[in-house]
Formats: sequence, structure tokens, C-alpha cells
Amino acid sequence: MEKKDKVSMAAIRRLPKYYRYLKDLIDRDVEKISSKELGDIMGFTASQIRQDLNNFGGFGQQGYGYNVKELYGEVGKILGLDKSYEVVIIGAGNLGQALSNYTNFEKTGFNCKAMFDVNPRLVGMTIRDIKVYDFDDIEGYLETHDVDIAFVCTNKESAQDVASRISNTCKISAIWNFAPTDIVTPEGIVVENVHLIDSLLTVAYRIKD
Amino acid sequence: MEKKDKVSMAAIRRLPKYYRYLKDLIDRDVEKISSKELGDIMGFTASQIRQDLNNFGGFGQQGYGYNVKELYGEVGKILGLDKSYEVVIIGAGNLGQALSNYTNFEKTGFNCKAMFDVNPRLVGMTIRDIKVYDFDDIEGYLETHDVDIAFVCTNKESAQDVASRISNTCKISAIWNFAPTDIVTPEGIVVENVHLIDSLLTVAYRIKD
DNA sequence: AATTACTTGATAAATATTTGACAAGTTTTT
DNA sequence: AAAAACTTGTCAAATATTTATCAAGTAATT
Repeated sequence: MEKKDKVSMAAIRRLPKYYRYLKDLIDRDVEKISSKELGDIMGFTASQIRQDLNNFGGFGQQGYGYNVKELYGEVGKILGLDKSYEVVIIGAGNLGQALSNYTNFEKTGFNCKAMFDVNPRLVGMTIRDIKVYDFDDIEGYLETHDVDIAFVCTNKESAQDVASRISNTCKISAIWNFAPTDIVTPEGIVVENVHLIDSLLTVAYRIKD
Repeated sequence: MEKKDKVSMAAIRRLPKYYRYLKDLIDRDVEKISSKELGDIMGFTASQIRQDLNNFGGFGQQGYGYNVKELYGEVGKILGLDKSYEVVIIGAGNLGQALSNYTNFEKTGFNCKAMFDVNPRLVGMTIRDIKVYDFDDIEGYLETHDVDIAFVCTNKESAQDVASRISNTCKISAIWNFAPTDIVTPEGIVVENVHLIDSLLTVAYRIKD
């Protein structure tokens, strides 16, 4: 799957949306769909749908369209969902707990096995079957467990330190960061900074008629 | 501020990032900054910085650069942060509670005054000074309180129903939706669908070296 | 079996976005 | 006071992204 170089980031960011809508179609027992129909549902042009999908292969058939189940599987594979991912959550506050409970993630193959926090009142607790460990034990944990992704749910001040510490073990592939700062990681470790406030601020902007 | 029509969505979505970085500069007592310096910090080209800001006005000065405090204020005004917003949260589960506690939102002028849920075990509780009301009382509440934005933190199944009900009162300006489905609202009501899973799936994609 | 209606994948055209270049103005240095 | 060093805002060029078009293939209809 080394087409990545050519595929635009814009197209890649649309893939999860395809995945969601295709799942809905499966749940509604829709067997096949044309780019026109899918575009109408998703708010894209038929042309864009075809262009996007053809970045990764010719999944459709002339005169027929796309087989929903098959396309769903293909998009899943493209996204890397043909394997599952081991996850730890750093920061067991409200957001960390919320993410740990999000069944959607687990259904998609992201399994949270442990949480970490510096707060002694949280350490030792078990939240929905997930243990909260002392953050100081993080290196040991990462050495003995295969963890793919760390969800960072700390405050702004700790986030980069946390990221640096877990990056140093190099047992981790990616950091999904919710702290309101842009984390940087060494080359080779994927980082996705989620800024909820940014999203909210665009709402404020758009409210002004 | 009727330039909106011309300004690209891409540029608008960058505004909150400017706002964050400018705040950091203020906190570090940086008085002025050039587009070159700001670009280096933010990972943009100097040209883009100037182009972005000039969508809204000429805030800089030749030979000097931009005054950080002034620019921060201007970007804030552009985003609509010269006023504050009243918020209610629909769905008092983990995510709803997490959002209600997010001090960052409050500092930026988004004040949560009430939460709503259908779960009788949650209704009547007070979480961090915020009362949880029965969702059936939502219309009455909206009639008697000026609410600008509803954070929807329900499950996928209820989200559109919730959105429709609160859209009907028409007392609300926007919906910020965290349920894993794309909510649609009547013309005039802003909706921002946040799909955390989409963000996570792009991480999975990028992990595959 | 032939015709008509669909629909893809590919290519070209049209848009949109980003980057580069530079005149003009400001600040600092000599 | 003049020269040198910066830096903006604007416009043009270069890229990137999206949309339209169409030949070619498939399915349904007559």
C-alpha cells in the first residue's frame, strides 16, 4: 500500500467518512451503490467519490456501481483496520475516562488496556475494567506490553513532557493528543493533535450571521 | 465583518490556531512578531500568514511586523470572542461531563449553564455546579434562557432527534455534535459535527509506515 | 439479439489554495 | 542624515484540489 505518497491529505481525511457512511448502508441492507447516490448522501459530487476511491484501486464496476460490503472492507483495509491496536490513555481525568468508555473505538479495533495518571487519588482505581497506573510506571509498562497508540489527555503543561517520555521508549507508533497544545514527536512517531477548542471557535465564527 | 463570503474555509479553520499561538506568545511576553517568525513557529510560510491575516485587515506594519497583543485581540474579534456564549450540554455521560469541566472553554467565553439527560439516575445531579435536568424539560429551558450553543453528547441513535427538537425552538444558534453521525439542521442553525473516530482512523492509516 | 439506460475510471478543464516576488514603508545602524 | 536591514500587503505564478466530460463496459429492457 505504498500509494500514500501521491494521495492528497484531503482525500485521506475523507476516508473515515466513507467508512462511516458505508457502515450505515450495510446496516440498512443496501447491497450496491453508485457514486452518484453515495455522493448525494454524503454531500460530495459523484466525481469526487470516484476520484477518491480510485486513488486506492478500482473498486467499482461499470453499469453496476460499488458493492457496499466489499467497498466497506476495502476502505477498512486502506485505513489499516484489518488489524487491531493496543491503546493506553495518559491522564485519567474526565476526558481520559470518557475516551476509555467509548465503545465505538473498541468496536473498530482500538483496545484500551491501561490508563496512567500522576494523581495518587486516581492511581489504583479501576474504571470500567481498566486499571489506572502511576504515570511513573509508564516506561516499564511500555517495555513489557505492545502498545500502538497513546491517547494523551493531560493538561497543556504536561503534554509535551509526556509525549517525549513515551517517545523515548520507541515502543509506540502514534500519539493522539487532546491537550490544547501542539505536541511534536521524533520522526517516525505519528502524532495527531486534536483541538476541540478550534472546532468550537469556528462555530463561534459562523454564528455571527 | 461581511468579508466572510470571500474568505476560504481553509483560512477560517486556521484562525483558531493563530489564536492559540498568539496567546502563547503573550504568555511568554513577546511583544511583536514578524510573519516569518510566526510562520516558523506555526509551521506555515510567511506568505501564508500574511495572506491569511490580510483576509481580515492590515494588522501589521512594514519593518516592524505584528503587535502580538493587538493581533490576538483582532483574531479574537474575528472569531467572535468579543462576546460570551451560553451553552447547554445534552447528554450527561462521560463525554458530556468531560466537556462541562473543560475550563478552557469557560476561559474563552463559553459558559455551560445546564446539562440534560434522559437517564433518571443522572437527572437531578449536580456536576461541578452544573445541574442535570430531564431532557423533556429542554423546550421549557430554552424558552426561558438565552442559549447560544448546544453540545450534543448523546449516542448516535438519539442525536438527530435531539437536534431536531432543539432546532424547533429556534432559540439556539448552533449545535456542536459529538455523536458519531452527521446531524443536519435547518438553514440558519450552524452545525459542527466532530468525529473523533475519524481523527483516530487517520492515525491508523498513517501508522502503516 | 439489439437497444437503451447506467455507471465506472481516466483525462481534461476549472477552481481553489498556497507560494514567490517585489514595491513601498518603517526601523535600525552608520 | 543617509544607508542598510527589515517587513508588510499585494499581485502574479505555481500547486493542489475539485468538477466536468466521455469512451468503454455492464445490466436491464424491448
